[in-house]
Amino acid sequence: MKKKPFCDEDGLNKGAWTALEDKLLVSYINAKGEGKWTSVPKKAGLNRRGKSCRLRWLNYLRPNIKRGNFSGEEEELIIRLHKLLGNRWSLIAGRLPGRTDNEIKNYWNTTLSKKLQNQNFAINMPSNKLLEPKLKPQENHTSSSSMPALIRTKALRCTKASYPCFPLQIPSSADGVDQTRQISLQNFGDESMDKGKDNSLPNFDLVSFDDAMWFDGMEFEGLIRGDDDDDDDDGIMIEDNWTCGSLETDIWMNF
DNA sequence: AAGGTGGACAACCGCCTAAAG
DNA sequence: TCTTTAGGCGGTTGTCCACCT
Repeated sequence: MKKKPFCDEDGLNKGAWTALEDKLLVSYINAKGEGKWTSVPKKAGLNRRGKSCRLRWLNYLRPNIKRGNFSGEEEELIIRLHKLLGNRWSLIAGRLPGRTDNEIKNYWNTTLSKKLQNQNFAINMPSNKLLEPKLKPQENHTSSSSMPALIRTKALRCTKASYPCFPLQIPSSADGVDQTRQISLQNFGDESMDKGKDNSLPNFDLVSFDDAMWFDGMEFEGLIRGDDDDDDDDGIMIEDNWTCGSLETDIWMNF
């Protein structure tokens, strides 16, 4: 499955890495640390390009890389994140500890995209029961004419969230009765928002509330407020480390 | 058993951006 | 302010392997 090693026109090694090359690179980085990739090959005694060293380290040699099959939860998370972020693999990988963008990209291109092409895939997802809303948000939108995607997250105990300029509606009752609460939007002027001033980023509206919240029977106390510090400009993002693993509450949101 | 085909994935390529000079 | 360089990212390619005919 590996490319055979060979040399390019500059006499540098290309293709599959050998065990010796791996050992040299790991030894060097363990001793000197990451960075300065262009000088790494020379200093580490490798006949490779710096970019190649960087890729090898990031994708395969660095510690805590998780190998092997993707779990059902990981698969579902990738699908959700891809729906939000598109092909922004590095962002997606940032939310799957131990997984690399390259690995996720490959998995998506070879497996998940095909699964999703199957129109019944969603029905057959292991967590399908969770995808079926207990409480559906209101159908009407007051925002853009293009119908935004309905996003569900089961992450709770989040303290920050960011989302595009769409009305955000969150169920306000604990028992799933058909109620939604329109959260007032407000603009924040923090420094991360300043990035939007160059017009290359979509205009973000941000939400905040600080009263105790009930989501689907689970009491939530805290603050949800806007933050776009990681360019997640396609939808709401709930950071992993803001979630409480024991909570399995669903939040439905209309974008 | 041999050849063909497609899946899986490691690695490379080219573009973009930010930092440095 | 302009140019160069390094690093990061997504897209694509090349190769191996398993399965099918």
